[in-house]
Amino acid sequence: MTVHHQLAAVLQEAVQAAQTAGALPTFDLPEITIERPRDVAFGDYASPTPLKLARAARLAPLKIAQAIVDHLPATSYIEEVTVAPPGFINIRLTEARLQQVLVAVLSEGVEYGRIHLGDGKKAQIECVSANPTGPIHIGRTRGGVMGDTLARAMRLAGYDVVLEYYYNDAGRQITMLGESTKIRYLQLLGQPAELGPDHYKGDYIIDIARQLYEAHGAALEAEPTEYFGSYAKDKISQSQKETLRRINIVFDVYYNEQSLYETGRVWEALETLQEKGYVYEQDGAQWFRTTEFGDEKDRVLVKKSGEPTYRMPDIAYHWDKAQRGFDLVVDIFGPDHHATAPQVLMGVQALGYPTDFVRTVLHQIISIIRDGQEMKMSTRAGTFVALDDIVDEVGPDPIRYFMISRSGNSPIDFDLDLALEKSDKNPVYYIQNAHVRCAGIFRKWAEAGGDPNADADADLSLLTHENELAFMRKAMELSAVIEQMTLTSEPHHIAFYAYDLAAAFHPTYEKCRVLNDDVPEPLRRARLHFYRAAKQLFAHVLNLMGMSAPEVM
RNA sequence: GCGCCCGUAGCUCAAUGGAUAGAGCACUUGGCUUCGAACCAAGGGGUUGGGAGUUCGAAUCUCUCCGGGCGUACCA
Repeated sequence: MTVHHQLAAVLQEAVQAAQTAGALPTFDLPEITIERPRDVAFGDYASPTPLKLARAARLAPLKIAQAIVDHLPATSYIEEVTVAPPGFINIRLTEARLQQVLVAVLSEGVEYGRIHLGDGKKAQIECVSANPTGPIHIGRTRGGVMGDTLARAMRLAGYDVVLEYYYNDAGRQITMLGESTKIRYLQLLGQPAELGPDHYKGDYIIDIARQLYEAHGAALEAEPTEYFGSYAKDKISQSQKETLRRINIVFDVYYNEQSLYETGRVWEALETLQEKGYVYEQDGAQWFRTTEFGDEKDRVLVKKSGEPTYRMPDIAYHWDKAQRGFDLVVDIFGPDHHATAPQVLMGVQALGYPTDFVRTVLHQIISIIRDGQEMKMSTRAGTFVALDDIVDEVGPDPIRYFMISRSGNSPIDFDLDLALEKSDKNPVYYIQNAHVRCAGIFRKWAEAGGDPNADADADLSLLTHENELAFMRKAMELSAVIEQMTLTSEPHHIAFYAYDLAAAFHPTYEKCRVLNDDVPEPLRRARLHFYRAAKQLFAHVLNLMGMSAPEVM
């Protein structure tokens, strides 16, 4: 149980005790909120609950607060409880309780911060979902990092999470891909073939064509475009997976759109919508009555050519998600899907399913800044920035960090020069350096012939420096951060937490030395334990962000 | 035009409806004979775009106006 919930339970008990004793009138108890006070001078935790109760109790908030405090049950871990205007209850924990967090961090390891919000629940997170027609570009990367980071947090929150990638390996796009590849292949054979306006112009197509040429020479000349499309699709899909793995994203499921056709799900969905009266024909196309769900106009499901629009399989896919029994589905979409996401849910609703199990997380655009200049990106013009190139340039860690360094609602300018900068301007190094500094202590200790287990039975009650205590308070917050990420589906909180944790660490490192001669032996052993826990916690938090925890930099 | 997002310190951004709105960068000043100065300490900086409303309490919720970003296909 987290400290938050522990304290909330204690306060609830106190309110009820006060009511029983007649110190407070009877009323329905709202949820008790526990928060971190603005200023540590107030205490470690605070509750504005008396303010919320004022109306129901028809008493002054300060009187309510005092009544609650008067009826608090005895606990071993609360040092002091005070009442502060306009009606706060401030709680200070004992130093022993704070020090205990170091023990928890070390004994629980990668389990530290676990909560049980999602125990027994299945969740799916869909992100990236780029089609296998070209390399992963940086725009898609943001959703991928958000999704993967969220998956890590939600797993620690107890959810059984499936990280899923949906891709279209059928239809016109693959036809175009096949034609593009074949044209490039024929060009390698010296034949007069030219790309049309709808073909893919990227150099990666030439590379694929060259592979075919080197393996088969001119023998493929008579093969249909399907052959080339299928080959290119597999190659590109494979390289997309490898690219994502470079930034520590590995999907559990690659769900292909083609399977929705093969199983007949797409047409089944269409027929069901038709049966329910949500479809009509006009101008040779099949229209979905989305206006019945508040859309500004109806949308086409099947073009007059007989081909479904992307909307149709999207609806069938989400129909499938509904039937797969997820308690929660998180769809992470970039700005290009802002308009279409609601239409998919209208489809799910029309098919007779609730839509509240789906949470759509939208994020804004990302721009790449190099030499102070924005690199303009356009998928259509083929001028995109490939994730692979950025990984080559700055490595995975800055990418992981900067992609979640802002709320999804905020556009990101990803400054390549800053990402590489090894200075105090770069938060990535600020955080990782905390781990490095811890590692340095133990390296130095070992070099000096120190006992590796010197801190095994250390007396943690010696750790009373204000900076040490501040770090412990921050360390205690991890579970609250995991909870917040899970409840809001906002991954950026961990990035801010990691930074705050480092900001609590560095002053401690400056002031609370370990190996200096003037540090008494018992304190040295306690501090070794402190830094052992700090090192473990930074490794854990960095791992939750999919980043490395270097021993040296 | 319509829809979504945003507007908070000079800049980039935080802030479950709660206390004196916080960080980083930039700027000023100071700090290494021992664990990484890729760090620390101190300082100035704000009518949270304007206005109205709801509330004991609003950066946060509602309305309105102003300003910016993105999207508005029988593309995905």
